[in-house]
Amino acid sequence: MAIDPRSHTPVYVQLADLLRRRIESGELTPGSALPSEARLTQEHGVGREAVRMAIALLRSEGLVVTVRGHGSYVREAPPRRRVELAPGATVAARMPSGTERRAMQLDEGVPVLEVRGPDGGVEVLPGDEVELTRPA
Amino acid sequence: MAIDPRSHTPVYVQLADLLRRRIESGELTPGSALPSEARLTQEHGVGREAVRMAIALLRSEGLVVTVRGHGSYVREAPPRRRVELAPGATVAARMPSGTERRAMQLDEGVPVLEVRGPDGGVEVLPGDEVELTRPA
DNA sequence: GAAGATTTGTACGTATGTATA
DNA sequence: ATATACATACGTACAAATCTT
Repeated sequence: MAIDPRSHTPVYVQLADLLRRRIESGELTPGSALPSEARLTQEHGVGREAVRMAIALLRSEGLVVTVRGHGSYVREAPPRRRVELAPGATVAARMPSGTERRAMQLDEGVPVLEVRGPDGGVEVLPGDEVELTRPA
Repeated sequence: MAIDPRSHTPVYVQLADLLRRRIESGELTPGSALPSEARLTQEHGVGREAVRMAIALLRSEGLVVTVRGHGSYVREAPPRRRVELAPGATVAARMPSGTERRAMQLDEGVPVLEVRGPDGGVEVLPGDEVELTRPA
């Protein structure tokens, strides 16, 4: 399926859909490199901005990470460690601020879990490394 | 504080920092409009792309929503309803796919909570409307 | 270390499309 | 219909990071 510039769906969304399918089908496995911007530009006959917006879209979904000067890669999700939610605690999900993201070394498109303990203390956990549990 | 094009921090990050401060200081309250792209371009002496990247950054943090043809606004976070996490359940946070985002009418920069019940059933909840609790 | 090639990042300009008021 | 505002998409140029030679 080629990209149709006259479609009502934007070129960059079409390209992102193409790449997402290649990721989810397993053709592009976690850790493997996406084609460079130049290749995607040539092979699909679109401008660089469309290519970059497509990759940015996948990054914001947490599917891809990009390393400057190197390339974009299918994101390897770390294993999740189980964390028990204390009795009386509450948890909310939100996106980290830029400083939080850098401090916690979170990839783009990765939320945080904000846990409020019954004592009022707040703990911010990386959303891709943690799975909260309530024991049976 | 004006924007310095020769700084090592990108122009669009500087502009995003300026706007974020105006939001977090309360000068720009939830629901109020940000200046238009044209105004920000003129008033800060930067290109339109820098303005758009700054706003996109704030959107990805869930601080701002943009309505096409209308403008960008400080995001009004909905009140969170408390949802009890069932015994034996686990919960993870992640970003929604594009289709999920549209189906659940989530703003950009809003994650989802994926709850796995002890029976294996999976439930996906809007991350900005829900607060999971474990009763004391 | 130095040099060069590759790749992504930033930034600007321009043009056109589309949604809203 | 007009005006405003954001969205898409092309182009160009240079900066900065990474890797290889």
